[in-house]
Amino acid sequence: MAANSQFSIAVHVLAMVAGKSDERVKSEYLAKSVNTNPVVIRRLLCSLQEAKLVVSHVGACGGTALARKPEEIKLSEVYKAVSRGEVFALHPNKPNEDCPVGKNIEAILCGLQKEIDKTIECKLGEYTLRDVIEMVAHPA
Amino acid sequence: MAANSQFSIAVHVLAMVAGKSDERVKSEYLAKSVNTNPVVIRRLLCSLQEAKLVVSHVGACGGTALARKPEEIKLSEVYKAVSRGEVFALHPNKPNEDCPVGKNIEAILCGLQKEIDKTIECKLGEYTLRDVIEMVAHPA
DNA sequence: CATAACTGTAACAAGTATAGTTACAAATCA
DNA sequence: TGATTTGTAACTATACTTGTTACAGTTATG
Repeated sequence: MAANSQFSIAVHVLAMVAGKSDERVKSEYLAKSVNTNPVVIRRLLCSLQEAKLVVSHVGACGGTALARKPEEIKLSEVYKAVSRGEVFALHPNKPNEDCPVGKNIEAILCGLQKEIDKTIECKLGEYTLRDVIEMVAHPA
Repeated sequence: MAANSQFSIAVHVLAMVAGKSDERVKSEYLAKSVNTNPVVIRRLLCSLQEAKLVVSHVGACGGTALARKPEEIKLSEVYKAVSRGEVFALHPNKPNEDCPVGKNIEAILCGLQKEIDKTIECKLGEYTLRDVIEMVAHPA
C-alpha cells in the first residue's frame, strides 16, 4: 500500500479511547479491534501523545486516555500527528539544472505541494473526533 | 518515500513537451531533464496517453506531443491520470466486527477519503499546464 | 526494401518503506 | 514483591517503487 494507513488507524483508535472516557484503554484491547499487533498501536499512540492528543500511562493499570474532549480534537490535528508523507512526492532525483524546466520545476512543485497540504488540513479541520463518534453511533 | 512522485514527474514532463509544441519529444530527452531512465518516462507517458493528455508516436521520428493546448490541461486531470494511491489508506486488515467502532469505522473513513480526494481534485483543478509553464518562465 | 530510430512492454534487480513480531527494560500499582 | 503495562529496539517478511536490460513491433527515410 503506497499511502499510509496511520491516519485511519489513529481515527479508529481515538474513537475507541473516546468511547471509554472513564478508564485507561490498553494497547492490547485496541489492537484487537483494529486487528493488528499491540506494538503497532503503541507506536501510533506515541505519535498521538507527542501531538498532545492522548496521554498514556505506564505500569499496572496503565493505558491511554484522551488529552482533551473529543469535540476539541480536530481530524486535521490527527492527520498532522501521524502522516509523514505528502499527497505527492517530489522526484527524489535532482532534475537537470541545464534545462530551464528542470531548473525551476522543483520550486513550483514544492509550492503546489504546500498548497495542497494546506487544503487537506483545512478540510480535515472541519471535523472533530466528536463527529466521528457520532457517525459511528448513528451510521448513515 | 510513501507518496508517489509520478505526479511531479508528470508535470515536469508535460511542461517539457509543451515547450516543444512544434515537434515530437523523445523519451530519452525527457529522461535527461528528469534525470531518470527513458523507460520510466515511457511508462508514465502511457498513463498520460490513456488519459488523453498526450499522443505518442512509435517509430523513427516518433515521440510525444500534447493532445490538447496547455491551457486545456488541468492539473487535476494529470493527478487523476497518474496517482494510484489515496491521501490516506484504509487499514488493510479487516477491523473486528464484534466491536461497534470496528464495525462502522471503515465506511466512515472511506467516505472521508472520498471527500478529501474531491477536495484535492478541486484544488488542482484551479491550475492548468499553462500556469505551470508561466511559472517556469517567470519564477517568483 | 533495408536500415535506423522510436515506443511499448516484459522481466528482473535493487532499494526502500511498512507492518508485524519478539523481547525486554522501566514504571507503576496493589 | 509481583503482576501489569508502556516504550522501544531489533529483526523479519512483505510489498511497492524505481531503475535497468532486452527486445518486438512500428515508422520515416535514403
